[in-house]
Amino acid sequence: MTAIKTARERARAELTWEIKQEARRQLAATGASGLSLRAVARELGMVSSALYRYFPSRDELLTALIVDAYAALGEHVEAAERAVPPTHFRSRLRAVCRAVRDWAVQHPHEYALVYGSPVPGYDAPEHTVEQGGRVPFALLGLLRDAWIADALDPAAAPAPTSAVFPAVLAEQTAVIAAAVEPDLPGPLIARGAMMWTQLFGMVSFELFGQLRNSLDPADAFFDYAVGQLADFLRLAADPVF
Amino acid sequence: MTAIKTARERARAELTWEIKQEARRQLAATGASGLSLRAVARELGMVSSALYRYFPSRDELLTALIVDAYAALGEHVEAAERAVPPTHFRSRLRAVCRAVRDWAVQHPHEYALVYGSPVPGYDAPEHTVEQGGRVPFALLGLLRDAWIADALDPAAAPAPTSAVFPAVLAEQTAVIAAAVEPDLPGPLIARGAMMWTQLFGMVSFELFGQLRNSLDPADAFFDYAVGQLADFLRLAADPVF
DNA sequence: TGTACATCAGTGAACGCGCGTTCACTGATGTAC
DNA sequence: TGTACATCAGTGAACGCGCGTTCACTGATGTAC
Repeated sequence: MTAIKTARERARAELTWEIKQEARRQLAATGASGLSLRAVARELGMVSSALYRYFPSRDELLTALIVDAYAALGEHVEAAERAVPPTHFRSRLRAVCRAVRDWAVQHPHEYALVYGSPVPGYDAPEHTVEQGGRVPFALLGLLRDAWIADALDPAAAPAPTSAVFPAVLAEQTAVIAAAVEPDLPGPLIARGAMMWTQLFGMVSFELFGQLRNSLDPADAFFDYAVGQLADFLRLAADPVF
Repeated sequence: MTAIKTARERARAELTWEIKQEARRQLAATGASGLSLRAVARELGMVSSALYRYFPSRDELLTALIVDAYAALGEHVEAAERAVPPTHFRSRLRAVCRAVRDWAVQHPHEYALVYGSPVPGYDAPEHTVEQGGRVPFALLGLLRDAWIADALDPAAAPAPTSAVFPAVLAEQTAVIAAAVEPDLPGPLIARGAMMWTQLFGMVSFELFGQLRNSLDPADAFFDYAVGQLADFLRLAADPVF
């Protein structure tokens, strides 16, 4: 109950961490569905049944890895955003997008674990969602701030020829808006969602090999695309100084 | 050598197809890395070693499934595009995008096989790429036709505040252009690639569960996004008649 | 058209392997008095 | 501060299972003369 942990508690925390660390290491070689408790235990010099003192089953270990991955990505993205003046909206967008990509490139197997095809027979419990929402939440926050600062020019106006905003989408975006800033216009949120899918679409294509033989070192494409996304949002230029 | 096949040849073709069909069925339950030759054989009432008369290894079977999936998706998309007047560029774009999504929704496990996280320890041989290029090729063809027909308004002009077109990207897009229409401007191709990543980003998020609790029945969002993509490309409206 | 030989499909046993999970156990660490 | 008991970590054997691939084989189908 005190902050000073007993030896047992410290050992437990450390080993829990080491098990996850070793499991992460093995994800690279085997993928999520090939992750083996026995192999993890072996590498740690333990007997396989000992792991059951730390995780009640293989699925629980997977869940922990998923939550950790979402949290690490969220952390990385939020830190990158914090390093930029909050009113420099284009820089913020760039920071967020690059942070997602950088983290993904540095942790490709954890990225695949959460954004790749779902592991068959494994259903991520609801509480993984909380951490999973951090990146879309960052994008939404950026949108909200830009909207409040009137840095969307002309604010959220739909592009010339686009169709009317469908009712179903209006409802869905209203629910999302309620969680951030109720007045945020639906079309703006829909565009935010497009940014979100665009961002992860690019990263996934890069990591999963779809860009091979075409845009493969994808740095230039990625940065250019992020600029285009800012234009697509009609985001005002950053203040100069 | 003649068109009339011997009984052996017919039996062989049929069984090859049945093996793949059963393997596809099992992908749903197990995912690519869990696909088991023994299980396939069992379900077909054969002994597992018999499969080796048809596929020299598990990886070869996987490769066949991947090539088939790419081909089926390509076929589906091209057919949908053919059903639309070629000069109705917005309709064509909509047809292509919807065809991708429809096929993916109807064949989620084959979609995951080719667009999900790569199967660890499996390297797709080069010849899978040929079929994999059909969708991006369709998008490029659409872009080329629209560009030649001067239906991009103003043709390929970069949006107001966007940065200069980076040299690396110019080289990469030039290589792509060379395969379709050498004069096609780089920025246009880059936007085409964004469309491409956006399209598959949305479909993957929908299928892999990232839209749960937000945009989940994604029909409205998807259609709206496709309209926005057409705007993003500054694609002229379809002729009315 | 008939026969001899070559090709091929499918069998069944075996090799060698790895897996998740349970369970009764030993010995160390922590806690209450 | 010391002792008695409870909690916990880790062991090692076992259960029951599935896997990909090889190999010598039998019997059917195809081909050349």
